[in-house]
Amino acid sequence: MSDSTTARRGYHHGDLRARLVHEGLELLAEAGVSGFSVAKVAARAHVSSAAPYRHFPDRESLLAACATVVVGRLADRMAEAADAAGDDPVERLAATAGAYARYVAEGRVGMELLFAPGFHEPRFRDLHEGTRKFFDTLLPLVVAASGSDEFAGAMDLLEAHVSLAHGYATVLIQGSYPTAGRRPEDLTAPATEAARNLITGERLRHAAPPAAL
Amino acid sequence: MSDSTTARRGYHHGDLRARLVHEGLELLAEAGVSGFSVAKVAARAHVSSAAPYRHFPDRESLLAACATVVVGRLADRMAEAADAAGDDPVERLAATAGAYARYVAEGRVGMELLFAPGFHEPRFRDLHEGTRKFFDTLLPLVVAASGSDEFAGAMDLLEAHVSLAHGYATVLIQGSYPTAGRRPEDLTAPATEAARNLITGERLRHAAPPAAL
DNA sequence: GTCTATAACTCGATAGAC
DNA sequence: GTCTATCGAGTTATAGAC
Repeated sequence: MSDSTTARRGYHHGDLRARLVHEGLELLAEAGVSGFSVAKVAARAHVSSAAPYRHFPDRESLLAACATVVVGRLADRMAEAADAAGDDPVERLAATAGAYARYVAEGRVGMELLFAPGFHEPRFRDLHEGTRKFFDTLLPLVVAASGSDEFAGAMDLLEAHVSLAHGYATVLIQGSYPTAGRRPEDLTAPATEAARNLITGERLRHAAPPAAL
Repeated sequence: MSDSTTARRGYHHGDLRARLVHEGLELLAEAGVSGFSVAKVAARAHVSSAAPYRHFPDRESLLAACATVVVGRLADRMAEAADAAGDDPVERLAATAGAYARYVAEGRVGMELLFAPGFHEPRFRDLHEGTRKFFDTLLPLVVAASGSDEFAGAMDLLEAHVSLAHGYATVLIQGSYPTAGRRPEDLTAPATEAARNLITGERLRHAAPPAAL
């Protein structure tokens, strides 16, 4: 209920739940999913290791709450990037790949968290709705950019597009040889260009044979 | 030294080291890197949890030995796929994406293991050589398929190509919504086609302006 | 609603018997 | 070269005081 930015009561927070999600996101950005633990999040928030269990029944619920924030921001970033890219459907979709790669490289979490096994349970309804929003943002852009009239063709492009964007992010994250040390923002342009090439190639293949060249 | 298939001495193996690597690969295929542990590998091989430490100084060394096998097979599979694809440089490179995606989807390990932090140490020289073989296989195919005359252009295509292939595999592995339940071999064709589209788009962009259309 | 304390477990790694 | 036994650390999660 306290909407003031500064908590009123010393070290205890007015909204520990939100604080835990915030710290959880930062921990994920530093250590990834495998380095995530309830105890570490609690320590970051300067509370005991038992405190989180008053707000989340188990580890998975805290992780799902973090994932819900991630997927929402991801959808927002992609929508913003598409809008900033102008009117060309190819450019609009390509820009989402750049935004996705950058965000995932920054936060170290992407789809592997959104679709982790066990996250489809009904108790994670917020996450489910966030995932839906994610695809609702992406699907119209894919359909507009696809060179195929058939829905299946658009789905193939969606899959390829997401795979490419996620691949760019994970290759960077995992500290591989060639890309080691690159900053997340330096991933935007290459991922966008690769997506542009992918979309262009797909359109070319599905283009009507007598299309103007 | 015993080259007979059936071990001579009851439950104890003639070559526990090889057995541990074998079981390690199977564990990785089932549980991924995060589910990998020395204790589990030992249990799978029906030896005590201390036994592996007679053959590997630590967990990372066992993991690196598994990674070495993975990267070698990966290079072989990609080379085979390229050869089976014929003479067209685009088709040859595209085929490697299909082979990569399928193999990683089957074994649940790819570059995230090959380039994991700490694996560049001199003690993992076998792995380092395997990684080199991996890129030695891929690089000529990329150069041949690239539409760019400059080396930097080929490197960009290499990065995009690997990202796409790895993305396809990881999206499947992580049990995401749309692709859940698909079999690894059903990943070959879509990944190959996506790579073909990516390469085609890249060539189109780098094609000399007065190129014949 | 947060604390201390702890149970029950898995992990990596080592010591010493055989 | 494999065993049993164990240490110390880290984890999820719960019980009960305040």
